[in-house]
Amino acid sequence: MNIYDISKQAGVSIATVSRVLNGSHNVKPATRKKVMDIIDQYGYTPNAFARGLGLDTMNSIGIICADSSDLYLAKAVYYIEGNLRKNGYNSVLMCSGYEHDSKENALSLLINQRVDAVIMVGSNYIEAEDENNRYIVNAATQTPIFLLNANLDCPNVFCTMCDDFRATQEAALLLLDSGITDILYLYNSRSYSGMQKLSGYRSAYDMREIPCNRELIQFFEGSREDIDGVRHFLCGLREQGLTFHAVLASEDMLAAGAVKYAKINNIAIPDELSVIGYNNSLLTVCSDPEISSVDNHLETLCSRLVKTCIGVLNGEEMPPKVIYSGELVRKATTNL
Amino acid sequence: MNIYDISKQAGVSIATVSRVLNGSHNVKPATRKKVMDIIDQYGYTPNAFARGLGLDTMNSIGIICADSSDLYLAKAVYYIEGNLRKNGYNSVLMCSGYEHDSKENALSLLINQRVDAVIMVGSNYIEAEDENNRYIVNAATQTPIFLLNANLDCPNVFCTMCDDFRATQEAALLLLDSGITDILYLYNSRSYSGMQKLSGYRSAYDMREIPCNRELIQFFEGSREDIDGVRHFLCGLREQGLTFHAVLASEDMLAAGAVKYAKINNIAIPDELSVIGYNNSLLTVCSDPEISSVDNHLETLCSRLVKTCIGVLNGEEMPPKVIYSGELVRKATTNL
DNA sequence: TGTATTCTATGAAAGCATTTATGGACGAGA
DNA sequence: TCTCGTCCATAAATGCTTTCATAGAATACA
Repeated sequence: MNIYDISKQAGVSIATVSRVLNGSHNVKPATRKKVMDIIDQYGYTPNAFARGLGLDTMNSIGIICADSSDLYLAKAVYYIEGNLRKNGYNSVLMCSGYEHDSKENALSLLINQRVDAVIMVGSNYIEAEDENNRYIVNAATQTPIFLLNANLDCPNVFCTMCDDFRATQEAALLLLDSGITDILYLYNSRSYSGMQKLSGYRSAYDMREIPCNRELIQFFEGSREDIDGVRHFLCGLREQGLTFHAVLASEDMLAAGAVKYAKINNIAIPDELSVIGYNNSLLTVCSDPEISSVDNHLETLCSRLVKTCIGVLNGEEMPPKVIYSGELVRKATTNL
Repeated sequence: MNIYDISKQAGVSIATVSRVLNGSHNVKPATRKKVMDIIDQYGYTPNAFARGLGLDTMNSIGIICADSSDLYLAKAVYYIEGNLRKNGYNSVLMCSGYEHDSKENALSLLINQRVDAVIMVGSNYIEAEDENNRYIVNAATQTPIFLLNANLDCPNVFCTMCDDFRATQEAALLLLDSGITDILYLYNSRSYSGMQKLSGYRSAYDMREIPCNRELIQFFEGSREDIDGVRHFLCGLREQGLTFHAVLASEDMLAAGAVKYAKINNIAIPDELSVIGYNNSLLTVCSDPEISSVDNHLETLCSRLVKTCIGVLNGEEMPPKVIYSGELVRKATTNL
């Protein structure tokens, strides 16, 4: 059953059927009804591929997510997909992993699929000049690209992010001002926002003119699910003689590890050790005590990102960067 | 740049270009090289929509996920997407919520998009006769449908699931045999697997010929992220005088709530209260003590589901039901 | 060696199901 | 009668796959 069959049944041309289908105004109500009746009767729906060919779009948008099983990124995908669908777009998801190669691969697959835009989530872009980001700069010449929590200065690339620098800085300042000067900074990603957070931490020390021990900045290599690994890691640091009275983590999962570390070593939280996580996820509530964590308003970020995306696709002028602020949600692992 | 341009440049017909592109054997090596060179030179890629129109497929598969921000379902989506992509298929994701209406809606959107198949995750189908499932039975006449952890007896619908009945039964038997006869069964979903788990719990009591107090079966209405809500809920039950020395939960998040409940009431785990969760997710490790939980091998389930899907699409005969078994992973909330 | 037969490589053309540009018919108002 | 606007049909364009037909090469056989 195609548009010809319908046109024949209705005694009109296929152009008229198309006009009815697409809500054109230049069609007499009586004709419209006649055609609609036939369409309903036969349960006809236009062929999406033919439509795509004619219009050069199938209203679908690619989402490249480094790891959609990650709590934070999964939520991002969830919000983005919902907003896109509300605007009539389909989401083609690819979970790429964190490596540049596989992202490049996913990107070219999506562009060959002729998606209208690509949204990237869980990125690690720092500068356009970075050779690693070349592929995205190139891709953007064909298809607009939207980054969540990343920053890339490049035409046709739009970034929506949280000011992780400031949020982390504020958290660190609160700790410093409460008298804790040995804050362990624990991170597990060298993504753009990862580096922003680290800078925020450092700048807090600078602002208060307190020297910051380099040993207090620690990168955790393990898996993003290995809470016990984090605990071991911290135990190791302690055995090496490193002392710290707070842990500021770039992710809740690291903070959860810190809480377990404290328990196993009988360190009182928050009196002997303060812990601050990031993302304010379910893990902060699951832990005991519940973890203070920076909330960066993911839902707002995603909804704004999609708004930008839709705007661009509609030919509107859109700001290349949108920055929101995050804030510390105080729970039981801090005395702030 | 289309196939005509390429054929002109290479001095062959478009049929030959198409044959080269699709790896047909009937083309002379020299011709193939000539064409490939031109293709490389101009960086030509075939138009996916036209290809879709010709082949009546764009190699994409719809995934309807009730809630991709749920820890378990997000992982399912992750595994499924990865396996699909390995087989050359794209994934079109829709997060539908748990209501039948919105699932029906998502399904019809995907079918209009002309996906080759639909995979549904986080379902709640019990019987084909159930009026609520009518839409899926109908949809299956057009497009094969694959369900994860659900059961629907219907042509063109294929189910891959864990034997949640047996896994829960075994967990309950272990508790009963260790002398705990007042096991609180806590669940938050009336999905197929939710009901299977409940039956498993009941059957364990039957097998040991121990009467099962109806009050011990409790449904938690709240959000899937509201661990504190679960804690309150359990506190309420306790205040009403209900006693129980174990909690068997249909999801880790409920078990995490149980752990928090025990702590706040100074109930020793596992000596005074055993807790068993389901899914063996990150939450079991984040909690303190770590929660014993049933692992239902999600990765295996997903990879098998995709294998079935690909088989069906290749016209192979595939079993309509595949059932795996789950098993209890013992951690610190049980003495088993 | 010549004829018949098969195989290989290729081109021409017919789909596939839409949208859209162009223009014609018709009626109304000036 | 001329002009304009409304409604609709015709035909072209979109870019690919695939079937069918065929020229020429290779093989078989007498």
